[in-house]
Amino acid sequence: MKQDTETKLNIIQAASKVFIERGMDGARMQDIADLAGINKALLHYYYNSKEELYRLVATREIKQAFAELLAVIPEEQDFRDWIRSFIHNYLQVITKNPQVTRFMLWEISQGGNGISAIIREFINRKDSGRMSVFETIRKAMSGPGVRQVDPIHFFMSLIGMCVYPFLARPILENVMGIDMGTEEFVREREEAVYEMVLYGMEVRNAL
Amino acid sequence: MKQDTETKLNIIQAASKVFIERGMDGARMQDIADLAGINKALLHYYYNSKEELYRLVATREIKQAFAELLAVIPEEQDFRDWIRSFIHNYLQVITKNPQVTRFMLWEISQGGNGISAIIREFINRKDSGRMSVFETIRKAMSGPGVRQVDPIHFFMSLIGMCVYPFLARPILENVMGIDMGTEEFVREREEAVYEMVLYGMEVRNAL
DNA sequence: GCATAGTTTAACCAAATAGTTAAGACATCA
DNA sequence: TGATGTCTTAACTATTTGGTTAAACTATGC
Repeated sequence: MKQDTETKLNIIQAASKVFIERGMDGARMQDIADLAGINKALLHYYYNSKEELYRLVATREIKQAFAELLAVIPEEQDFRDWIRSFIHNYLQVITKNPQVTRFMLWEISQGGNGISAIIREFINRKDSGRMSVFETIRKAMSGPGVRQVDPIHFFMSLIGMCVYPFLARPILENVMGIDMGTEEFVREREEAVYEMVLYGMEVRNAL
Repeated sequence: MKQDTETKLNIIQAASKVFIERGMDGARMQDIADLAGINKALLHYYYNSKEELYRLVATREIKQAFAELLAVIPEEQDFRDWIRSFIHNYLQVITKNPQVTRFMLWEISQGGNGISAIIREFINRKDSGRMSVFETIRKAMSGPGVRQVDPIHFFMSLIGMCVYPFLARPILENVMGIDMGTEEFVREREEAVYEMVLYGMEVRNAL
């Protein structure tokens, strides 16, 4: 007997890729089997239904994504340090697996597969984690020389600036001719977001 | 003979709604017929295949979306006015039809249906439009008291801040318990983005 | 060797869904 | 009035795809 766990992991990985790329409706069990290098019979030997496999994979991916995103929220007390770290870490996570975000935003809007519930469950279970986001923001904001703004809007803006370019990557690349595949772009982006968040567009008066 | 054009328009509108909500793979021809208040036979009487109808609808929606977004790019010469108008207009367009963006980002990543080509074609045809975006940004930036930043990154940041909350709306609403349906939220958001873009987070030194 | 679990093969079934057909109803206009 | 184009009904076909089955092959450990 070979390692069934190996095959199972194999299947999960193949299913992850296919589901994330094409979504629940667009995914084909045959494609998953092919990508895993096995046949449909064995696929169903391990996982009874598409629905089951999807739930498993979606849960796994969402948990991992949120866990990663919460894990990289920095602890720095100084606001500038905190911002810098956050942007850097966040861009790292996104560029490592750029498709997961798009997948999540799409599938959650489809509703039917309880993705919302999966996320809520995870968030609630790790409630400390969510709390700490806004708590950390508020704490970091409390330093000197920082404007007090609504943490929620601040959070939205920050995430939006980091995430959006990679969501819209096909448009920006294919249509507007921007090459986003390079490390240089990510560095540039990090700098641009950092400066925007800190200084905005107005020239600041010299002391 | 009744107005066949009326029925055709009816079909297009129903198809738009269903395709935008569920995507190409998730959409059902029966659902489109039902929503249009007709039967499948008549649906195929006017449009031969799902593929054809999808292409038609997708093209239409994408063109309209881009046209609207280009149309609301303001002409103001003063940077602060320009920014304020842009954010306001952009949020208006998004809130009027929040699903189109998500649909486009998803479908373009699927690639298979030439959506990329549709967008590129539109952008190239209206090339003046695209040019004017960055030209307008550059021009508005040239006013006094404004930092010179890469227009592309600036653009990404601006769009990201406006669009992201509505893309992630299900997560923010269902999971984090934020109510985004109110006009108040949109106003708040407008103000938050404006201030972030202009001032960033640092307290500015008094003159 | 032989029991057992993992795996393949290939054919198959069942359900969902895209697409078709034919007959006729109904209105409009020449 | 009757030709024409719009529309309905309802049954039908074709295709795709999820899911099943049974038989046999393979490797491993006892």
